[in-house]
Amino acid sequence: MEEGMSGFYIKAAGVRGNHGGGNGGGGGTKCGRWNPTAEQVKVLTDLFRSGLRTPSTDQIQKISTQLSFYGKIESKNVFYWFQNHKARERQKRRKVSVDDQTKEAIRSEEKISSAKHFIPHHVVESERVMETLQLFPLKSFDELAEPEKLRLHATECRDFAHGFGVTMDHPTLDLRLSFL
Amino acid sequence: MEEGMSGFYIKAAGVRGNHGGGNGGGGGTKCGRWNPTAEQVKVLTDLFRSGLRTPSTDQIQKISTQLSFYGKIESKNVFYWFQNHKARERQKRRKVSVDDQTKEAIRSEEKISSAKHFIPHHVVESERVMETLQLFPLKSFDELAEPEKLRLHATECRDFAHGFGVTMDHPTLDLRLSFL
DNA sequence: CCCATATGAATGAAAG
DNA sequence: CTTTCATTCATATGGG
Repeated sequence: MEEGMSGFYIKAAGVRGNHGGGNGGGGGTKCGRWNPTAEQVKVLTDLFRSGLRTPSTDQIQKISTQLSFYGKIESKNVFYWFQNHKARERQKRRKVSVDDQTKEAIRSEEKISSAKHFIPHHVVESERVMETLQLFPLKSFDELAEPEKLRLHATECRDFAHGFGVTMDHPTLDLRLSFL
Repeated sequence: MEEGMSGFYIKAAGVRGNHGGGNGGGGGTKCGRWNPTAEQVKVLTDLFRSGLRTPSTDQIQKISTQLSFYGKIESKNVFYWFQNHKARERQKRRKVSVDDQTKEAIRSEEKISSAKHFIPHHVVESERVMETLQLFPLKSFDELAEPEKLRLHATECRDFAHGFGVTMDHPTLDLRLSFL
């Protein structure tokens, strides 16, 4: 895929009650969130239609600058717009593809054949990790990078961590870094 | 926006969007992805603020164990949290500076007035709380009236003049990718 | 006034 | 580490 640097920033205001942003060229919309004008949406849509899907930081800046003429806008708005637009288009499309797959999947076991790769460095998440890894000594556990050690795909939803009656006194939120 | 406002909707996994992958409505525990509790986020944020950016496997384990008291959590969650937090902190800052320039650039040619570089460490995290905390590194964080939701609804609301009387000969929406 | 929907914003997870 | 994907939260807006 094209290399597109993106990134967003979030600039917390901290305090609200700050409005007055002129969305839409002088409106009085609240500053809670960006409210694109018709013109802005048109340009963005046009760009999207032209094939732009993941604008680089540089492009985002330019677009933002241009669109700022029509009203208040920030880089992150452009970034988010493309992210959402792309994601939602795909999302919609995905819903559609479920039609014939559903019928098929439910009745047959085909669903399980989702080409599950038997990755060597499977890794688990904590205690029993060692055991598994020892069977695949590609590297010693200590040498693996975090992601490799910790990566785990299908996480099971067991509430195992704290369900066993540990009579420990509640941390009282006071432990903090004491355990490090 | 509602940071200090009423209620806390907590994480309340809701009963929706529960991807039923593999199991037909079995179980009541939602387990799509980790949904950190306010306490967990608080601790993690505290650790991050204290300077921890890339915890070692060992530390991840410890942190995970401690946080498990507040709710289900796995090591990888902690790992990802730090990765994302660090990355976003960086991107955020990068964009912010760019955004500032953008406004200026609109009217000025290309005022590359350098700006904030080498920002110490006082990241623009989010809330005004940061300032206070900085004065007390590693101490007193529990005093904060932490809102249940730690969502930093950023979006600063400063409104800069948009109606700068430029001869409104609107771009006619004809710019398109010409500026890219 | 409440509900349904569209979409901006955020972030966990993961790929590169 | 950087960039992208998927899912979710929250809010603006229009209809009933």
